[in-house]
Amino acid sequence: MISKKCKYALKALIYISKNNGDETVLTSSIARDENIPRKFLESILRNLRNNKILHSKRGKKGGFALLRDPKEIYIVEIMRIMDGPVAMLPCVSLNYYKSCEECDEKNCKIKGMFENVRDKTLEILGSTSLHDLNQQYNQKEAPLV
Amino acid sequence: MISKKCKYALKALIYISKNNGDETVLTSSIARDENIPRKFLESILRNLRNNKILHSKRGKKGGFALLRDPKEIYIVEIMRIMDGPVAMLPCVSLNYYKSCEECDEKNCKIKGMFENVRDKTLEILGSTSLHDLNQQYNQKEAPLV
DNA sequence: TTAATATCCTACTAAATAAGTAGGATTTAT
DNA sequence: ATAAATCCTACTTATTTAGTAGGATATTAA
Repeated sequence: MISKKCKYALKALIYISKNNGDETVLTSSIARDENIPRKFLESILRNLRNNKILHSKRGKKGGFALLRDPKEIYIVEIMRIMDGPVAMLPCVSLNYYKSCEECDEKNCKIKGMFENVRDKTLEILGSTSLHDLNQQYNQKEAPLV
Repeated sequence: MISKKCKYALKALIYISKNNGDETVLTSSIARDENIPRKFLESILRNLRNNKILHSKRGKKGGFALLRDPKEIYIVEIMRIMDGPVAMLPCVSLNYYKSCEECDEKNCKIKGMFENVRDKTLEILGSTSLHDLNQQYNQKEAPLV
């Protein structure tokens, strides 16, 4: 399961992508339209800004906007920022590798299967962009990445 | 990430599958060989017994054994018993469905992608058995189930 | 220059989950 | 009878999740 924080982040970014081009988007608009607690959302958006996904403008007429083209922001990047590893085992994570300590990694019987799960998952999350999710989402039979 | 409890369960079941046919397997042997805290493992194995994966024999010469052929025990079943849903969103879970409450499910922009992830994940976890993991694990290009 | 409106920041809290531990009760083989 | 197992309940400790509270700071516009 992804955390609610991560789900809120995805919903907020999709919302911002949709309204992009014009101006910045207000936290309060997103909170209202997507049913996300405002203060909680604030900290999520600030986190995304710290991670170079968003830029922000303070004060009246302030708000948030994407730093990049929504076609080039992939879901996996957001998920890693919000929840950390995508993999199901620490020893199989590409971006947050940790040994399992209690087990002998060379002879681990479950590692291979979870590498396989990771790869299939990343094929999807690593090739789907914010722009894709604002279109009618269609499963790609052979993902580009 | 799966929980350590779940990882321990998988390791223990693989261990039991390997030694199956002969007699029951002791909690203490598994704990020793797989570096799992014994008391914690006890509760895991009892849980698996309550869920009809194992049967147990009490007293001297007791222990645990599989109730079914290891070729017919799929990893997904164990993961659901130990950790609950496999899906990344409650509203996308096949076995633990829950609405997301704050969002309008019909118009949810992220649901489709996570259904896709779920399906790819289940293709693997639902077609890999304990027996498979005791062999050299090889990625199946076109899973049977 | 002042008021309104945003984001920014730190700290706190409450509930749930994870990862066990403790201490025996019960059952079975020898 | 005794040793060796599983069985059972309750407790603990740490971490994570999902927020809330209360302002400080910056910006725009009247």
